[in-house]
Amino acid sequence: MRPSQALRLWQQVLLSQVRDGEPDLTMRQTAILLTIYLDPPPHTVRGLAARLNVTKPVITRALDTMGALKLVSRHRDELDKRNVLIRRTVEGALFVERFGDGIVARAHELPI
Amino acid sequence: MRPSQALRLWQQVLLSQVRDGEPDLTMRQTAILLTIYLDPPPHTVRGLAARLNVTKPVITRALDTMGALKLVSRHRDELDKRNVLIRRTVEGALFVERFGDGIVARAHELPI
DNA sequence: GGGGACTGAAACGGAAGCGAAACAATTTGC
DNA sequence: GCAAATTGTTTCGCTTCCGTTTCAGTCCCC
Repeated sequence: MRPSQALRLWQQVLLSQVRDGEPDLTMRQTAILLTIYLDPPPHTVRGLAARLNVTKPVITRALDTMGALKLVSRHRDELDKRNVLIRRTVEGALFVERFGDGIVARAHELPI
Repeated sequence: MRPSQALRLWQQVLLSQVRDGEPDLTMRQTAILLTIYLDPPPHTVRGLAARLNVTKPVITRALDTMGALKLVSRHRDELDKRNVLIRRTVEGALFVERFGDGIVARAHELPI
């Protein structure tokens, strides 16, 4: 893949997301969402903050927003009640799946 | 490309952007930026709003933000003084170039 | 040359984000 | 048992964004 093709693909994917009125997540939020859905659980606030090199309130706020969108859910860890475990949701899985399919579709539409 | 690979690529690119402390643009802002740098000029507020299916103030505000970051610049159209022409900047071109190179690099790091 | 159309920006109230610091709740270690 | 450490959340003051509406400047055309 050449940089020009990569950029064009990125543009087309973003354009389709924006035009379809999908939630306007920030890069950080999208990075958190994909990490939750692609990396093996369990996921904690601390772990995500370390993985993204951001502060914990950034994660908390992103979870607030994405929780309201029902893209993720929070549950207190019963073994260590200080921890919060972040879990996937049906809606979030569908969103991520649609996103992945969208990338592949845009890739196929690209000029050679 | 399979959806799972596409998602993993997307995640890795976003993670590297976030970790490196690059500006945390929204999807909309990134879509606008890439459209300015990939689609042929001239670019106007109205044209971008139509291309992204958003309202004009959204474009105006995004240009405010990205102008402050020196990623784009605005110039009054001398032929039709109602128009504002959005132009690329050296800093913006470097940012987009770095972004494209980053995508390619992450793509090469992906497992098969 | 004057009324209507068009373009981009500004105003408004509300929502959400930021970093830094302070805060409960819980666990750990002595 | 109790101070210290750890986890996630909340608060603070500030900035940015949203959609809607309104506004100022410019062009067009009769």
